[in-house]
Amino acid sequence: MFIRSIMRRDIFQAIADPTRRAIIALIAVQAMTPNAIADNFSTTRQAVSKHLRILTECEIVRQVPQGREIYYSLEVHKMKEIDQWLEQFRQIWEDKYNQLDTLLLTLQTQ
Amino acid sequence: MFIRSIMRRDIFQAIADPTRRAIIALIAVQAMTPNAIADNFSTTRQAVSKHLRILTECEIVRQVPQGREIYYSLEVHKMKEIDQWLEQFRQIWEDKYNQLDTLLLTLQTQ
DNA sequence: TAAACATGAAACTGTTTGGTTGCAAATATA
DNA sequence: TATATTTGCAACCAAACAGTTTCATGTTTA
Repeated sequence: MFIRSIMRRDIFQAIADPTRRAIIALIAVQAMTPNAIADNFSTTRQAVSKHLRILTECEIVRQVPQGREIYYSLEVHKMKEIDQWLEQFRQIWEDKYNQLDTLLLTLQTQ
Repeated sequence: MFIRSIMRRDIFQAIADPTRRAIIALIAVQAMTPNAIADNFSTTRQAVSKHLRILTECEIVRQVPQGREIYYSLEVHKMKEIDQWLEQFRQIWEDKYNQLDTLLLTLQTQ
């Protein structure tokens, strides 16, 4: 049986896919339409559309309809959530004492 | 046909799973054995073992056999890869001019 | 040496994922 | 108004994933 039956749709899931990471990098520079985005990949426009839907659900991108086109832009502040998660490790990798070896510390304690 | 037939096993895939993120956070503090790690979760020891295998393949964790036990510790420097990927966005979210709106810039250009 | 313990691997199961094709709705243009 | 364009959605498919149970291997310890 599957315990995790709820759909996992967070920022970490969003950036797990390489195509989605590329899309994020693309629209970070400037807002783009789905067609324009799809031109940069070898997959179909519909596949890109599905990626955009996931990114929208995660609130990483924002839609702005402009006539029959829809401009997608990046909600940059969402990227900060990853940064915040990294914070706990940043302390460790910048701390020379801990960097010496978490493992040695563990073994010595025993 | 499936284009991505190769197994995707990078740092982004590794941190996509919430259990794996929890494992990473656990052993960041101090090295632990699979049993000790599994005690912190409601899943089976074997499931945790599979997660540890994935983390090992991504070279995020290091194994140090100690008798019949195996201590797993975090390769903190691997976390920096995420940090490096974030770098391109950090510029944007810290730049007030761009923060004003990538979208507006796009629309004005047209 | 025999029993207990720690661990990984193999086989299997159901869900999610990323992709495809086809279609419907809405907007722009001839 | 008829046609082309832009887009999202539904249905379907194969691969990957997260989990389980069972088992084999190696290491302590009684």
